Amino acid sequence: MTPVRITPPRGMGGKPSETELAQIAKALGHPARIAIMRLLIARGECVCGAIVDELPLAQATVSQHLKVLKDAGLVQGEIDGPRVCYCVNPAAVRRFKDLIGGL
Amino acid sequence: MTPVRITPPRGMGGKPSETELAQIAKALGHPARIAIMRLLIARGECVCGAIVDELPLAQATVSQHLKVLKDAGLVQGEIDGPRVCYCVNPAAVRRFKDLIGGL
DNA sequence: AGTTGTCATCGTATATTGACGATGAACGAT
DNA sequence: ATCGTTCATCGTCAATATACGATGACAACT
Repeated sequence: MTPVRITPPRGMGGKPSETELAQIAKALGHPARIAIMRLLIARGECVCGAIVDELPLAQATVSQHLKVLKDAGLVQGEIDGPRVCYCVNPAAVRRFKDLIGGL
Repeated sequence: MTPVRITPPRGMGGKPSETELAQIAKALGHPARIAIMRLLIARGECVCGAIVDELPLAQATVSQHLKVLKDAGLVQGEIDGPRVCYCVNPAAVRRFKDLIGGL
C-alpha cells in the first residue's frame, strides 16, 4: 500500500491545512480502518494479533491498514517483545476534530 | 469516477456507522474536495463555474469531485437556469462531526 | 432554428488502493 | 543453534480513483 498521497494534484499547493485534513480523512476513509480505530479506542491499546482476530481480513492486510493509520499519525505502535502494541494518538484525533470543526 | 464504494470488504458488514463514517471521510479525502467544501462554506453557495475558476483543475474534473461530494450527501446542487448552484448540506456535515465525535 | 454559455457524462490513460500469499526479520523459548 | 510466534514487507492482481479532452444535454437568447 502507498502511504496516502502527500502532494495535491497540480498547482494545488493550496493551504497546507487542506492537504492535512484531506490526508487524515483519507486515512479514515475505509471501514476496516474505522473498525481498527474503534477497537483501539475501546480497548485503550491492542496487540496487532488481537486486531487481526477481530477483523475478517488477512494479517498482511491488517498490517497495511495499520501502516496507513500510522503514516497519518493517527495511531502509534510500540514494540513489546515479539509483538507490537498499538494505540491511538489522541493529539492527532484532536487535531482532526479541530480541522473538521473549522469546516 | 466511482461514487465511493458502499460495501465494506467482505464479511465486514460491521456497524453501519462504520461504513457511513468511512464513506464521508473518503469523500473528504482529497485536497480538491476539501477546497471545494471550504469555498462553498465561505461563500454560502457557489455556481459550478466559480469553483472551476478557483481551482487548478479542468471543468470535467471539478464536476467529478462535485459528484463525489454529492453522492456522499455533503453538498447539494440546484439548477439555476443554465447553471448549477451548489451549497453544503449542513445536516451531513453535522452528522459527520457527530460520527467523528463518537470516535 | 441556430447560437452561446454552463454543466454533466463518456471514454480513456495513468496512478493508487486493497487484498492476499509468501517471505523476511526480530524476539522468546527450547 | 533451532524452533515457533508475531508482525512487517514484498510481489502481484484486480478494482478504484484521478485527471482530462471530447461530446452531449439543456436553458436562455437572437
